[in-house]
Amino acid sequence: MPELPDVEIFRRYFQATALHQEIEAVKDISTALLEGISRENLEKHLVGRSFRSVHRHGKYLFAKVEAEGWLVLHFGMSGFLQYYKNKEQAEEHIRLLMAFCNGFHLGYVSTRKLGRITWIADPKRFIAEQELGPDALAEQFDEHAFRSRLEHRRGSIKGLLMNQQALAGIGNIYSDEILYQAGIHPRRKAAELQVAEQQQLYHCLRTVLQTAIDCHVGEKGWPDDWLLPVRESGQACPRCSGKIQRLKVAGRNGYFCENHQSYESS
DNA sequence: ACATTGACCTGAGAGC
DNA sequence: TGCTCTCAGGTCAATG
Repeated sequence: MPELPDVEIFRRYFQATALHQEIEAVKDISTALLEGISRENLEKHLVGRSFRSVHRHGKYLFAKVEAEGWLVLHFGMSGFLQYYKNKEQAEEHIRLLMAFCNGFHLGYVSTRKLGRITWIADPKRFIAEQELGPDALAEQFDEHAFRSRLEHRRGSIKGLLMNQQALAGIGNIYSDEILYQAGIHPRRKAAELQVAEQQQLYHCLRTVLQTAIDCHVGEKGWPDDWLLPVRESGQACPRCSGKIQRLKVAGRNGYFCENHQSYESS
């Protein structure tokens, strides 16, 4: 689930539900996911306090706790948040549970335990230490900034889009969608794209991510002419007469249209 | 410096 | 039904 659009939705969900409420208790902390902090210390930081704001950078969520520091959540492959009242409603595999004084709970769910939970003093410093690139939807991340990231790269464009140090937020499925809409083959070399292709790619990157967020908010699915609804081998391309194919790129299975994303591109 | 591979976890679905 | 195999929207350490 969690690439930039998903995490942005989690951020809004957190903001709409869990701010400004005193935390009565913290439970079910999975130590396997904790990094740089003990269960006891995390509890101490949270209990009796409340969240003041929530921010996002790439796939990371930062929740500010009054006068204390920041809870950092990363969702791995299978993470999400659940705000609920009654115990019977609780999802399985909650790895961090915060019980508020109003009787509600916020659960951080992660079936596969590939996410992480940490505690930091300053998000800016954390982002620098992790060497994360600019958030893919940040205002400062303009076309020029994007194009400069493509220089001196030896790998594929799909690999670059998924590289969190080059730019933060895009993963396997949204990189497929962006390349699909830009008409660029996932194995093209990042450094060899034509200027017009770079511009087109930047445009698609921004609109795909923003549109995906808007679709989530409207509780609509992805648009019909996107790749994602038919992202499967042998499916008909929604935009041309081609067929969807699977291809291993940068260690992941990617999908593309053999016809309008040919390797010899425009 | 950069890119690729396998390992880390758990569960779902396909095929027999 | 139950077994085995493959795959899953991520990242890190080890390797090329």
